[in-house]
Amino acid sequence: MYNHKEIEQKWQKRWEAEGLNRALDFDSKPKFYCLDMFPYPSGAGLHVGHPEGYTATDIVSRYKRMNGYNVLHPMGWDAFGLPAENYAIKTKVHPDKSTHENINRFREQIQSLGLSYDWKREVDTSSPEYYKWTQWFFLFLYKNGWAYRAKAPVNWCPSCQTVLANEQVIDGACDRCKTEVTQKELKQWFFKITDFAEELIAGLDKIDWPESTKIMQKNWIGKSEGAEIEFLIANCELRIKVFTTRPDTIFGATYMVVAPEHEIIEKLKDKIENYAEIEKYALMSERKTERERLAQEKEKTGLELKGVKAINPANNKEIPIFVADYVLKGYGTGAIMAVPKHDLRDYLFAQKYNLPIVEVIKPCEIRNVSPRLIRLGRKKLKIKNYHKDLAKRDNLKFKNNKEEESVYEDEGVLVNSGEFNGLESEVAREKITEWLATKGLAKKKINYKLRDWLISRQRYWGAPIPIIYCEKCGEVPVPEEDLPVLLPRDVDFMPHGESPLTRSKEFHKIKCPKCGGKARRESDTMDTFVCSSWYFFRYCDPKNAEEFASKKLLKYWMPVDLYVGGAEHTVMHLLYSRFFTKAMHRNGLINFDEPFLKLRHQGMILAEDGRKMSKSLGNIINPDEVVEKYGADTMRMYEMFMGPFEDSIAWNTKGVIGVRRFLEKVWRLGLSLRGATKGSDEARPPRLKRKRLSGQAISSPGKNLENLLHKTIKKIGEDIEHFKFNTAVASLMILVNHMEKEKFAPQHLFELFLKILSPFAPHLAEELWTQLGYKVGDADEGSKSIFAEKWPEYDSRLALEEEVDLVIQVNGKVRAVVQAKADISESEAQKIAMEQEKIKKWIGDKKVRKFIFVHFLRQQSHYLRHLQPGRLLNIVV
RNA sequence: GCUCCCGUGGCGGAAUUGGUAUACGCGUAGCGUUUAGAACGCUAUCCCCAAAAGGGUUGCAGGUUCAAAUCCUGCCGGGAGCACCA
Repeated sequence: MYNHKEIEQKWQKRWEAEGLNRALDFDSKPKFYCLDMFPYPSGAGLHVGHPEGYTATDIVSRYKRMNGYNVLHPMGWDAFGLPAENYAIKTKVHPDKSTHENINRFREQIQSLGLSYDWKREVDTSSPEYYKWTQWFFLFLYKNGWAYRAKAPVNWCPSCQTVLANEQVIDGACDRCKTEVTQKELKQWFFKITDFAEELIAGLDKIDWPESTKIMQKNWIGKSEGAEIEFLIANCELRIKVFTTRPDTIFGATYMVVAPEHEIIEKLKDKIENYAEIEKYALMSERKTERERLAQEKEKTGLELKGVKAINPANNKEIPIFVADYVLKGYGTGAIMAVPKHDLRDYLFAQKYNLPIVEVIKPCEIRNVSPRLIRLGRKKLKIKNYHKDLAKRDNLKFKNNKEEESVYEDEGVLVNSGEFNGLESEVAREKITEWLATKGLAKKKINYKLRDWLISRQRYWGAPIPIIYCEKCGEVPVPEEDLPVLLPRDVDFMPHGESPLTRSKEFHKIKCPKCGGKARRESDTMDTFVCSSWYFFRYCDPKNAEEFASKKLLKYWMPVDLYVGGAEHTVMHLLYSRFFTKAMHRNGLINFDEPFLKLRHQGMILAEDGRKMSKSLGNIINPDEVVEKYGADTMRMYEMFMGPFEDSIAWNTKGVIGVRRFLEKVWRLGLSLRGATKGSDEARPPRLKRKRLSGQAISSPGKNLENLLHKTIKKIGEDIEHFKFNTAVASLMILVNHMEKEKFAPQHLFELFLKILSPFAPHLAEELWTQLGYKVGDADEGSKSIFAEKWPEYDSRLALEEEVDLVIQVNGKVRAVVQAKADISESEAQKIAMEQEKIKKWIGDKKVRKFIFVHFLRQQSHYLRHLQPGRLLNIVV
């Protein structure tokens, strides 16, 4: 038994005292910036999920240091946020106090895991030294026209009493408290992220991120290409603009729909005969919550604007105009042309209100071609099987089975479209847009779903927005030299629909910095995501009082080489951080435009019952208890061993014990070596038994171990680079099992083993390293840590086996496995194969048609082959 | 509805540039060690058919190939994100 508590605490203190983990500014070694998503220091303390990502980056950091990199590996606190404030409302403890208590607890817990952070670079977003620069970033965006105040319908959480960003509304409810979100018209601050939509899409191509994350960001930005087309209103000067991705269907537009909030309604007030009714409808839909709207998705409601007609610019026919809440104010122009034959929603609406349905697209007919070509064609032209599609839809949604009355949403060939008949959709889109453009009624247009980022929050525990409203000058930015705008301490932070800051007189009532006149401060604070959109810059130069970070240090350290964190931040934090970086780059502040070159997500760790850990279920695993009972090295290694890094996996205490057993084994082996390094030849180990084969004896055990060690060195390096920590741990276990079986390991081999173990179980590796006397120099002048050692290089010749399994198949079925020299040639292999009794039996008197010979050695990365390289010969008869 | 991901022993998983399916760990059983237990060590362990030789097996059904967990098509099941986006 090894005393993990004693060993781990000893080394944690030593490493910190010796400054082993410091990142050195401007060091000549190549830099490596290895970053974790910094945690929100919640009152619940560290979750077992946190150390998974932290251990992974720690392994990479230690590995990179041993490979000669100058590593920046920092940690800090995303300290502003609602929970601290809500806690304060309940208990009257000031958020500043509770937050700092939480930070201290988090720091202690994180340090108990032996993670190699450079604690001299710690940041805390709630400290004035930090949020001074958050405010500076606000002013930076403001001065470039990328921060503006506007009245807009916004998401309002009645429970948190604050507005929310689009990204913080999940299923129509508040991301934090799950209360149903309502819509409110308010004047709020926005960041102009939409200005960067195109760059935010394009940049994804050049970064090493999980494909699914990239796709999600792309979907969120939601680019669609189409045209903006103007519809004239009959007997009137006014026009209605619509956005469509399908200008090719315009001849089938038999009516129009505008959103209930559309300004045209107000403008046409005098002409609309049923205005009162329309107004009532608009009011009703405004009151609906998101959820009510969603519930009614299938049931379309609407009203005709009586007394006015629009003119379809393609065929000059008069068509009715409706108001309906299935058209959204916020997307496109807030108005659509409805083509019921080729859009399901329009179709459902048209059926309900008996509107004409005109077919203008016919599916392409494909005859006399193989099914495979149709498949290919479908992919290319997006043509689905028309009839099958109809059958499906009809069964599900329509009573009416008549084909010509259902919907066809795909592309095809134009009909009923005047001079454009016969053209394919793709071509017709261009031609029709051009044609309408010559009449001044259309232009090409790209639309995005992405909205500008609403950052105002009517809450206390955040960075104040540095703006002053003067009675004379209006909106005045706080001069940079007056930053930070300090968060006043003595306020009542109970929410009341306005920021608690309005209750602080000294904060609120001030003089205008421009004219000295009467003025008041903006009383809202910023969304905490603003604070976390730039923290990775601060780590480069965390103490700088003149700048958020010096240009030189940014140039040295940025961009982040590896970023690890949960997948829940896919849209919000990662998109916002990219936006900040792109804004700074466009302004010339920095020389790169993507902040995170490589990104990996950790999976969720579930409770032992397979459910999410939660207080109410009482199934939470406390990391402190695991560290106390089994040790930090066990905890670290277990979390790496659980399964693939990005997968969600249930905790299993038995599995933890398994890892602990492994470390005990290493400890015993290490100690047994301490006194037994001399004359180890006498302790001749028993021969290794081949598990699966009865093949001949393999070369001497010592040699065998050396082979395996070099293969393992190679594999550990590759696995760390590829984030395959679970198989890395497995191969360490295999190696140790072999060492134990042979009952000895030459000291020089054990030394190499300790080095490749050290990133995973740093305390144990360091302790054995010193105990076995590898340390250089006096204890007084500081022992030489294993982490100052160079990562071992593997000998590629030793990593190869001399003898391998030759697998012999007959017609693809394994019939024999024999030992053979690794460099066996095809003809030799054939000869050996044909001599095998088993093979002879299987071939019988059938004629051999051909041999297929496969060299596994060409494909070394394959795990199984890596440990048991071989050859395969397939005999086809 | 749209977009994407995933289905391998009793369990977590390994193997996915097509080439010995089930590495490693857990669990289980037997044996050894021990006063006892714990711990440790050894052996066995995918399932089914078969006396054996063999045959079968990676959600299901097909296809391509000398060879498929891996590639293709369809279906079934599970998960994630977006969601009336024109």
